[in-house]
Amino acid sequence: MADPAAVAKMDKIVALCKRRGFIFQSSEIYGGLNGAWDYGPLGVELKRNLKDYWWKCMTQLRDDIVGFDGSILMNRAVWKASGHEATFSDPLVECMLTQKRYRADQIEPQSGTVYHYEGIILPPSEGEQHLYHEWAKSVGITVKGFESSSRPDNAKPLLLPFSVLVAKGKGEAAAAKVASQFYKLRGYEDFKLNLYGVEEVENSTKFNPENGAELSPPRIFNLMLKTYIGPVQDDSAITYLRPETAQAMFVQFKNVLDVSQKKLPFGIAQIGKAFRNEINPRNFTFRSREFEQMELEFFVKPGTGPEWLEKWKEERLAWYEEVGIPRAKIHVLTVPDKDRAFYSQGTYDLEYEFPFGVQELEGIAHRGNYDLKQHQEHSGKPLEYFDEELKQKYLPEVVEPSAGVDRTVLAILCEAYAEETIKDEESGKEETRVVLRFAPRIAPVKAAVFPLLKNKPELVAIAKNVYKTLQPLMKVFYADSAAIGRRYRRMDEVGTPFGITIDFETLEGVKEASTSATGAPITVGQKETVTLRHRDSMKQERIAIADLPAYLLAKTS
RNA sequence: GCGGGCGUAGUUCAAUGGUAGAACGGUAGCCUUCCAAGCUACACACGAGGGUUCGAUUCCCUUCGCCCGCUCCA
Repeated sequence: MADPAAVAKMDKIVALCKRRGFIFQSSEIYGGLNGAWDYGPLGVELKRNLKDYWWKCMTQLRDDIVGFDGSILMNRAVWKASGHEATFSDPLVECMLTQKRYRADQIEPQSGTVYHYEGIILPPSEGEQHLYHEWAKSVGITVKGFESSSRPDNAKPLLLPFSVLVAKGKGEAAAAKVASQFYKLRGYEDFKLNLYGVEEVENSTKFNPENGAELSPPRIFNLMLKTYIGPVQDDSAITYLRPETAQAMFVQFKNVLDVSQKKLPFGIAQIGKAFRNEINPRNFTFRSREFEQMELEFFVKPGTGPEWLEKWKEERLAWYEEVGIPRAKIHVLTVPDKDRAFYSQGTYDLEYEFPFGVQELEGIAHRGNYDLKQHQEHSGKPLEYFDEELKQKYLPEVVEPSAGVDRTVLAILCEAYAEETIKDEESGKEETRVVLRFAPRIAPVKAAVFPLLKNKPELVAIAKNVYKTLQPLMKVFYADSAAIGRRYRRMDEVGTPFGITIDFETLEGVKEASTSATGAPITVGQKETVTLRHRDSMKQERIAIADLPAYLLAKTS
């Protein structure tokens, strides 16, 4: 995120989220917890609307998908079978010279000559040289004369081993150059290198292909959060907080199939928390250690995975459009073979243009029959599907659209956030309007109801009535404090699509004929109408109170 | 995990080795006939812990968190 404007925008979104109650830092009064976030009153409505809409699209509007809610804790054997325990970890190595990190399994093997240095010898000060000769003798090396006698106080000879690989026949000079850099980077300027060994190696992955410098031993970062079940915290009690919701659906595939009266292709949908011990949570809620997933496991006949992968890609792209993320802002990445998970036979990543970069919202993977096969083998229980038409048993293939809830919420916030410069026509003064242009169906609050003036009881009474009428139908908000303009702007800032104002024309009848928001005519003198104010355009029109429920329901569902 | 930067109110910004201020925002009241008006009052901050000091928000250390880069990303 090198772009300062993008950083500024992100900062504003984070500040708005806190100020208006969308998202708070977890454990804030105790200094926070890296990678964990809480959703406040508005955030939870937004997130719930998003999840509800996904759930509805998956399980209600389709005949071929059923819902599911698996436990977060599962038998450890699940994670052994799925491969997570063995492979959900990254062995990382670090270049000793540049301190850059690499995946250990991605280091190209090197052949050549390795020069082993044991350390460096600092020039002693006058009168201390004999001490250094003694030290050198004790470690079995020879110290020759020093050109310079300047050295920092407190400096000691350094026994810091470092090895360098150079191409065969290239000679020590090249190695010494790299080693010198290594020691210089640690603050030692005037020294002699102590070479204590030379060896030839073949296909070694212990050296950085870029500069020949030694790499640190691989360190394993297990991305699953380990926990213990029961009172005794020994190895037999270990399990993990699930790193993805998918496995419960594979493990229960047979049970769900048996009770659902479904034939292939059919899917199991689940929304739930998952946990990953991310090395480096970053970018607000984007990379968190605790997060929520919306996952679909769609089981299909063998050989039909590729076509379903395409279908689901299109299906999901259309869905994002419906929650306010335009197709143009989503990048479809066809994950290349080398980057794909080992079980995957094809993966699309749907990525959104966040202010901090283009990042993944959802992965759609053709997982083959890997998962069912693993669980069938490890559990010893048959998980095959009996195909009535073909009269044969087989393990279905699965296509998995797996979306991040929190990431999608964040994308929606980023996409909705807008600042407008408004010019006041009377005074000519310019001001900034902040507005969240949420798609109405996911907006946390659908409409706000206002009496134009608080100190006119007749307006307040009707406003409260309208509020109570709408309340059972949708999330509405009532406010009577402050000037009407200020109330509108507050609603803009949290993305409420409609403002409803009860004014004097509600009581006395309208002064000018107009067309209602519903398209019906509004005649002069007509009572029981209100001002309907639109968030995005700030335009106002009249609508009969009686028409409000149907109108708003149609516009916000 | 490494390197760099930064932590004073919700936000933006002051000041200070000795009582922490403002603006905007917030709450309440008054007023107000449609886009952050006005008046009055109120609430809210030195991220945490330790050290130095008679006294630390200020100096030092540690830690936590945030931002940027690297790295990583089922």
